[in-house]
Amino acid sequence: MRVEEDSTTSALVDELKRVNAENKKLTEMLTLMCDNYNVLRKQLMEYVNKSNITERDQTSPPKKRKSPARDDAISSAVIGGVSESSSTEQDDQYLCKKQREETVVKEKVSRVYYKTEASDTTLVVKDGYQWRKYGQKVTRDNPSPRAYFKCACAPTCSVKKKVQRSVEDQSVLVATYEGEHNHPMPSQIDSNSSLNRYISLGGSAPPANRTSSLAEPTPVSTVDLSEAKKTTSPTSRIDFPEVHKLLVEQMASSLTKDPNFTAALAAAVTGRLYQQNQTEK
DNA sequence: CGACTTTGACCTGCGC
DNA sequence: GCGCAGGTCAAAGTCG
Repeated sequence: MRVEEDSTTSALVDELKRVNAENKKLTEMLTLMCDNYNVLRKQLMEYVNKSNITERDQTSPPKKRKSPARDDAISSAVIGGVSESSSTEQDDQYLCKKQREETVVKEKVSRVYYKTEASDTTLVVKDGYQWRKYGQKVTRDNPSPRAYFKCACAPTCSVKKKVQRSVEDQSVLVATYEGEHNHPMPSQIDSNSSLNRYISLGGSAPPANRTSSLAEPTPVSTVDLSEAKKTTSPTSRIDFPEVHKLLVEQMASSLTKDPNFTAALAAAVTGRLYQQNQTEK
């Protein structure tokens, strides 16, 4: 009886060890997938930036910090359905010499367009993050007020957002993001659906003239590469291991939520177990 | 009562 | 140096 119990225990221990090894293997595979994913995103970001630089070269440089000519280029991007995202490499030409000398760390700037009801006067954009409004101004080039937001998700996060209605289409909200979030998106923790929804790349964007019947604003021609830069940078992976860990967890959760994946995994595990049992006998 | 929003004042950069 | 315009601050107001 005791011998039987001992053999069962040792078998269980062996099984546990094997499962641990399997788990380790799967984790490694997942890490590899993450790396491949990051490489692909980086390539995409480089491609988008390249196309934006060639686009910018055709426009005359503005004399002021913000010029209408620059906004026109953005507006045409909405109509054309082309995503707009710019790094400070382009923005540097708008900064003064003094600023350029001081600004060693380049800030990331991206623009996101949201389709809303024209009657909706609020400048609130539900993009998954929590924002604290700290100011509102009426600018010269646009009669509608511009709202200024700071990221309220984390006290250390210095990301800022400007939201203003488009001059051409009052139903389109233009959100300008400055900087990078040093924390995960709050809604991403619960579900990755918001990620798919707000970080949509180009073609899948809904038509610009669509009359939204939704309560929430609909993103139009959306690209937010702040996440991409965060995950692609090798230094950021060192600086923010928890972010990388979270990304892995998110991917793992999305995979486990996939019934096909879990079924395939279960089949593989049981297959391996069956194989091992057969070889042991 | 705390968190959030509003809004006038203030700061800063740029052009003239 | 001055004025303009964009951006930020912070006290007061509002809301749950």
